Amino acid sequence: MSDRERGLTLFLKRLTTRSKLTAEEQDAILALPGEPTEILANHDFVRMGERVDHACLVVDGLAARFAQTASGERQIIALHLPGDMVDLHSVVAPHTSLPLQALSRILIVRVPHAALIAITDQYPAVGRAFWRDAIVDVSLISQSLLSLGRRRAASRLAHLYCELAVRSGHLNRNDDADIAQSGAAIVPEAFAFPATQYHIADILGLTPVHVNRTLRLLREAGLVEANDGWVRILDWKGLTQIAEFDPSYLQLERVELHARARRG
Amino acid sequence: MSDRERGLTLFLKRLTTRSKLTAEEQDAILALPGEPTEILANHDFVRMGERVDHACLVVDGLAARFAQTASGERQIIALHLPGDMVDLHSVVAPHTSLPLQALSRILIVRVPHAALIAITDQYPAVGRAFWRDAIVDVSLISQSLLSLGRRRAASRLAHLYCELAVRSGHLNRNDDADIAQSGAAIVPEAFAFPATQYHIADILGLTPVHVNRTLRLLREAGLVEANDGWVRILDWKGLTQIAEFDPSYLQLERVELHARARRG
DNA sequence: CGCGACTTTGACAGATGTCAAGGCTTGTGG
DNA sequence: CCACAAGCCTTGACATCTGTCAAAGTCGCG
Repeated sequence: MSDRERGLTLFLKRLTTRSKLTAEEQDAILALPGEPTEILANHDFVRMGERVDHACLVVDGLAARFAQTASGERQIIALHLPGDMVDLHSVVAPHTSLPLQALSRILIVRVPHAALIAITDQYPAVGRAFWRDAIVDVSLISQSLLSLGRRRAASRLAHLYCELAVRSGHLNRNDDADIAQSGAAIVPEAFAFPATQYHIADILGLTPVHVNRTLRLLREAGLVEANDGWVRILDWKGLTQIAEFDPSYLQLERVELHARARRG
Repeated sequence: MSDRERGLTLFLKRLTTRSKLTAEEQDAILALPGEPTEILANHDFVRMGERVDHACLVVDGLAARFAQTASGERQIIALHLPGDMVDLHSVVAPHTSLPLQALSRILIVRVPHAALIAITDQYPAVGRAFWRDAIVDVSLISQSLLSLGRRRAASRLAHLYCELAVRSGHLNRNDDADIAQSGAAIVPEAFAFPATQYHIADILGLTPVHVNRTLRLLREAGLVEANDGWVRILDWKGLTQIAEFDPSYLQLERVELHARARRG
């Protein structure tokens, strides 16, 4: 399977989690054109003010959108995992107002705007699926705002790990049937998160030093371990309690349904 | 002029700031149906999880979208001034994930989803204008995230006032020609902001006590005065410096152009 | 007049930032 | 194979910012 196909498959999986699409619509998405590109860690791949004619789909690695104050302090606005179409909105607002950077070495596929416009023109349901997806992104950002405004460091960090666990766990499972059969945990014990403590500081609005202290706190409480680009969750319940984590904002209703079904 | 017409006129003004619309498209927007409703201060008008069949257009007063932690702490995610269509996205995601509340007594117009779908079906340019507008909302939220993550209290508060000054100043002027002729300041000396210090605390991720202290700081520095629901800007330059305010994220290009023209 | 909502202030506590230093890994070049 | 540098992680001591608690002041309104 080519990198392009792999990326589009992940993207399609993400879309169909929240929107119903016919086989024809799904095929059209998988047939989208796009050029794979590799980006080194800590390199911008869309710059401030740049005019783009394509949207970027993350296939491998970790990407981020960020903002900066005039004095150069950085705040990461959104994290993008494999399967995320990072700047779908550039179709309608081609002048980027927030730059995009690779946090680890990443692989992206650049999908031309023209193709995205064409597919939404032909299949309105695909357009609505795109829109719905964009709304989820806003929902994630809103939760970050809640975290930065109203949670302490430990709670912020725990919440970040909870969100990532669900987001990547959701992505890694093969399909719904698999889960229903195996009863495998939706939340994985461990997931890849190739960010440095500097990156985490930029996500949480903290300093790297304090991220380090907070990380130690969670580790010593036996909740979570993080090293070498991986996060291992040792006590999911404890972690969600500190985080006050409620996954409903991720709008993964179908997954929720399955979870309920297994319980019942 | 009816309340409905007044609201739609403000909404149209907002849209045409960023998108070109033909006379026919503009007329279609002004002809949108909608039922005016008055909401008392501190009352929710869209509740968590509620399924809605209309979008809310703010005509008068101040509204906010907010999020809450499990322990009940509140964070305001977005402020909505007159002319804002608050939950356009509900068209595609009718289950509200973030409640809406009136901060002051407000007047809204409820526009049925059906009418919004119809107008975007008939006029694709209107649909793109809606989309572009939604992107600006995300841009505002992103700046809030930057503020909460990377600015101190004084800077946050100053930034809030700067943003509101531009947003309401932009709205209050009659039209571009007026400004070009009169050379009136785009930033008004004073603007209405009927929020209590408790509300401001919920916006900035601070406590009401600290908002009060910070407000005094700005007042004693001769930058800004706030009381009785009004904000008076005494030193715009000083305020923007403390805030590190750069209005480009508001994406008011046309206003920018005029400003440049007057300078040149 | 008294109540309620909001604002203002002070004293103190707790959380986070700042500064500085050292340790650990990894890759590079001699 | 070793020396070294660069990037990242870890830690301690201290400074600063913001939160907490408590009380009093102001204002409009019934």
